[in-house]
Amino acid sequence: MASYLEGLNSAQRDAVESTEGPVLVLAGAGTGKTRVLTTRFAHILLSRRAFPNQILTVTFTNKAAREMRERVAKIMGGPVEGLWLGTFHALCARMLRRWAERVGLTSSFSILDTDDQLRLLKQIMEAARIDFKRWPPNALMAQIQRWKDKGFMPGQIPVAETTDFANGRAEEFYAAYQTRLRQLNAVDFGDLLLLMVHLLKTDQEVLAYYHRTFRYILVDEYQDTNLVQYYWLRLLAQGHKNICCVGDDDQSIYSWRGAEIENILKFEQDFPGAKVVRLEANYRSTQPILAAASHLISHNEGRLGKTLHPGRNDAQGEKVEVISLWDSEEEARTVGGRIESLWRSGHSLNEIAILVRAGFQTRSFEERLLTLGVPYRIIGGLRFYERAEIRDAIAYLRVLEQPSDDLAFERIVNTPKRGVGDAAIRNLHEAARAYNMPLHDAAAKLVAEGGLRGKLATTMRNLLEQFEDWRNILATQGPVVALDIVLEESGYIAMWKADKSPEAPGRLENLKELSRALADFETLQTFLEHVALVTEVEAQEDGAKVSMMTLHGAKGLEFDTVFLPGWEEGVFPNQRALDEGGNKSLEEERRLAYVGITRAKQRAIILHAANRRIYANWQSSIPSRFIDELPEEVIRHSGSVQPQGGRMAPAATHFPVQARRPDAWEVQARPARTQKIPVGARVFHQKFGYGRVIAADDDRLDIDFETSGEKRVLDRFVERQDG
DNA sequence: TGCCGAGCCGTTTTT
DNA sequence: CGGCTCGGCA
Repeated sequence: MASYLEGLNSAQRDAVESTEGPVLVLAGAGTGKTRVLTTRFAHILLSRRAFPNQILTVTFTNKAAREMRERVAKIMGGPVEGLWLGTFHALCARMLRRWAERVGLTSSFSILDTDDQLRLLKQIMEAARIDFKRWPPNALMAQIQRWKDKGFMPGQIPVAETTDFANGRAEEFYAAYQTRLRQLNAVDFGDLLLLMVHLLKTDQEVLAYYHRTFRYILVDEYQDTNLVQYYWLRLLAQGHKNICCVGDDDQSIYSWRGAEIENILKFEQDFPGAKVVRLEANYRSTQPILAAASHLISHNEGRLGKTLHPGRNDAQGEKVEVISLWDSEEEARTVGGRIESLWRSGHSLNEIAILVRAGFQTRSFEERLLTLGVPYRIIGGLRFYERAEIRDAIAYLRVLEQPSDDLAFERIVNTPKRGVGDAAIRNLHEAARAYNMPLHDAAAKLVAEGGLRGKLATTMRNLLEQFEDWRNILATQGPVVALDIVLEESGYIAMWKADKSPEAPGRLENLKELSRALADFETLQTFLEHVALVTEVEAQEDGAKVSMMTLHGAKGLEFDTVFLPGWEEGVFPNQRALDEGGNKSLEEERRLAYVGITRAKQRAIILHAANRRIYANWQSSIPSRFIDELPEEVIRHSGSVQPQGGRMAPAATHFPVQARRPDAWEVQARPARTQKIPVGARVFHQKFGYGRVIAADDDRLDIDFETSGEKRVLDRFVERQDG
């Protein structure tokens, strides 16, 4: 047996060696998914089935792509050249540059970030005199993205997928947005996939080219694919059908951004004759942790069904703890105390994580760890290339590289402040439209022809001259020097130096970091491509720290000890998710819980508090139904309060029944209701649960309850949940 | 044009 | 409570 196959269990080996035809590898948490994927890749190469450039390997994140690349290099004994290994978006960008003119672009098209996208859409909606209050642009942006996720181009949207946004004008704006993108020689993220699918569908030459190119396709995290990604894969795999998708339906947690869990559930229908391999031996966690996770996730319907079992024989271990506490402050103190004692007894802080449902929950832990002097890091939040100062700096570079980049030009023309205000920019836009040229050129023309008045003319002339100078520097001395000079001479550095807000020094530091990052690239163009497709710079780690992040952010990671606070109805499962998506969302929340528990290698500690401060006021809450769904025999309970209400009660009663005992439960009494409950309000009723008011008649309300349908009730029995 | 204050709203996130 | 947007005013 080849050496790289040694140490694989029989299911893993099967997944590696089944190279021909469609294969679905259902890989439960911690079952060696990445190892299988990389070994399979190596196996195809080493058994001479294909050359490196004939294997297409797709991941979701750049991080995953990087890891794969490193692990493949390790098995192969050195870096492998000519790989088609990357994210869906990076691979599509690479393909699209080759065929750009077939979709109305040139190969140097730019990829817009979300800021640019929104700005563009706003301009279109503004021109149509849409009231942004009533019809928020970002809602339409989201809608357009959903359409793109599903593979719809303007004019192809089925009736069932239309929206009444702006009285049915959404599709018209979508079309205008696309037209404008093409004018700018730009695409957004969704276009990378959408346009490639369009090309593969309509252009036989392109399709045949890639059928010849790729003999094997490997896909990671298949449960996270959306429809357009699925179409792309299906088109590419159509010829040889050697497609291997690895994923876990129980870890599908991104439906809200277009992922279709159906893709993985339907794999066997989509790819007839598919072989399914299940990886169920978990090498990560102790037996109680696996038992807890398995039992919890078994409450979901419509699973492909896997059962994790310990793959190690030393998998005995501590029970999963459930700690019931009085309030969120006690929760923070408890977690802080536990971490402190783990730390004292020699545990590495790198092996400890606090995983929360939503970002705001990290704050109380931050404060606590700060006072205890325990180092921590927050993972997630604003990314490097999303910071305003980084985007500004990059916009300067974009204008140098491509003067026709209107969005970049607009971004920095008045940053730092030069006195080019809204009115001036509007005029520029008009001139650009009239002359049919980019803003930059229109500005030059206006300056040359004396079309600008007094101060503005001088400002604009100076700026355009500076652009020319900087372009010369870029050409002669390279991007790093150019960036430094641009930031200095434009006054951008001075702007932040003059800023006395506490963030300003950090921003200047970030700009230096950007300069360092830029130095790693040969040309400005490759750097800009990188920036568009990669959101994060590799953070250099200094010292051991507790990790804090959302459950979403924790997928794929593992820690010895995992704290899971805030397991309360409304927080987790999240109320908004429940309101919007009903049972489907509940199942996704449950998968999130499953992801959370399975991050733990040795210890999982679940916490809930009876009272929690959310924004300004205190709210009482009952334990999450997910706590009820853990198997009693692997759980150890403790805490300062008895778990209230929901524990062991049937699911239908999972509502804050204790909410009407304010003296016992509310640290701060809420003001008595003084006004009537209006139509449209979200309400809670002791017996019928949550619902929305559809009509009001004096003290009677008609309410559409989520679980029990329409009912007429007296208003004093309901409690308003919003407003 | 630019600053400041009132008002509003409040998951999850990659590319 | 806190961050962000928008509108009014200097």
